Amino acid sequence: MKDTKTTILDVAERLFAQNGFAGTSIRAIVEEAEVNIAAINYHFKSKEGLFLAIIQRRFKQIEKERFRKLDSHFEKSNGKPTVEGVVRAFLEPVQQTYDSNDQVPKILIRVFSESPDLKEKIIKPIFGKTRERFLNAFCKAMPELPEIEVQWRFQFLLSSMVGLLVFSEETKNITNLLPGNKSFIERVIEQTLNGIGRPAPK
Amino acid sequence: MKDTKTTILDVAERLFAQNGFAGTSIRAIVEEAEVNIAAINYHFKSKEGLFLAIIQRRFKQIEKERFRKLDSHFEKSNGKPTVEGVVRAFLEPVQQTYDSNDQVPKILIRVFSESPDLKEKIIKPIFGKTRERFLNAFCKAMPELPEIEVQWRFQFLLSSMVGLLVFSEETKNITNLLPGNKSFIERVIEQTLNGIGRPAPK
DNA sequence: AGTAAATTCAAACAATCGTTTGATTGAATT
DNA sequence: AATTCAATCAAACGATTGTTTGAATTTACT
Repeated sequence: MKDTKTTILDVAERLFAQNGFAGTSIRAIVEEAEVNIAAINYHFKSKEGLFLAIIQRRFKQIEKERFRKLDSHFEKSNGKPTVEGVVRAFLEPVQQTYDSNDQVPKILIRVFSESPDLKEKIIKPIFGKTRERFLNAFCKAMPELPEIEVQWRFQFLLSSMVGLLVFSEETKNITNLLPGNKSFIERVIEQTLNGIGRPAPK
Repeated sequence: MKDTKTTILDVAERLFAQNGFAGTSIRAIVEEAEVNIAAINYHFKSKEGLFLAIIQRRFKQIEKERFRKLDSHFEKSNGKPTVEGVVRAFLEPVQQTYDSNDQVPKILIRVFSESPDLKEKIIKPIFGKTRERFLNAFCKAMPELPEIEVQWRFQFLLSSMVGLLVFSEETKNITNLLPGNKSFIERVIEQTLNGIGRPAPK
């Protein structure tokens, strides 16, 4: 039997993912989680505290896996990372979350598309380190490009990923119809590499 | 002097774009628009009616421009459209909205990321025709690809665009630092073409 | 077994939500 | 000038919002 705190986190993550922060009432959460309404404020101080706890749990998990894959790739390549290796380290951990639950990865969208206040509070402390390490890795993988160009391409990769999660249902359906039985993320990597790894523009 | 109805549409579009549907109260709208609170229900029946009216106004505007550019490209190319021509017809009209007001294009995100109910109500009737016509154009531009492959690439284009709008501030800042003084959309087109127009995967 | 801390509970809090009412105003038409 | 209709207004509607309270209960430790 899951404890109250975990139950709330799981249920709220799904509801926030589906209907957003403002669109989800704590009463809707406690009803589905079958816990008392005061439990949320007791365990997480406030609705916003709950949202932050959800984001942190999920991001830490993805971050950990991303760093593991990135480190592993650095080792294998003797400090000379490839574009594909870095892209894979960035995207594949999302795939794992994606496979576990259709709705859950949409919580990633909410982090970026909710109100500006929430966005500010969340992104820097949680995503900052990831951004820094991957930007650095991409620079090493494309040493002939100026850093600002690498920044732009990394931003494009991040944007595509978020955009694809917005349309996860549609994308999933199309992917299943494609020949070759490639997974969703495998296709994204393919598509991304044809853009991000191209020569420098003159 | 703008009339009440237009003032509400303008103010609400910005607020909905910033804070989402559930995150924006009609009291916040009428306060900033300096109109009476009953005006919204009088002119738009309900909060949802207002949201729909905003989306329709903006989408009709973009759709009209997209179709104009698409038709124009079909004429110029004698019915043999190029990938770049179709991509430009799809993206450039967004750029125009984008230039007019930083916040406004974010309303596009809300259409796709708000609650499933709203999404269902909006996308098909408003975006359906656009999707159909552009998918058809892309198929004509890449006749060697199976339709499902074209569908996937079109979906990727759409996703990238939405993702980039989510990060419009960040993307804009980076774009301004890039050499060559290319516009934001010009860079997106460049990045997209290196992916969408590539040969068929085996 | 007895004590103390952690957790759960029903109930209520003030505040805000979207919407409606009915009177009042303004402009257009007869 | 009288009438009509659309628009605006202050006020209030019931419902729902996030949060807090204090007592009841369970759990953990001596």
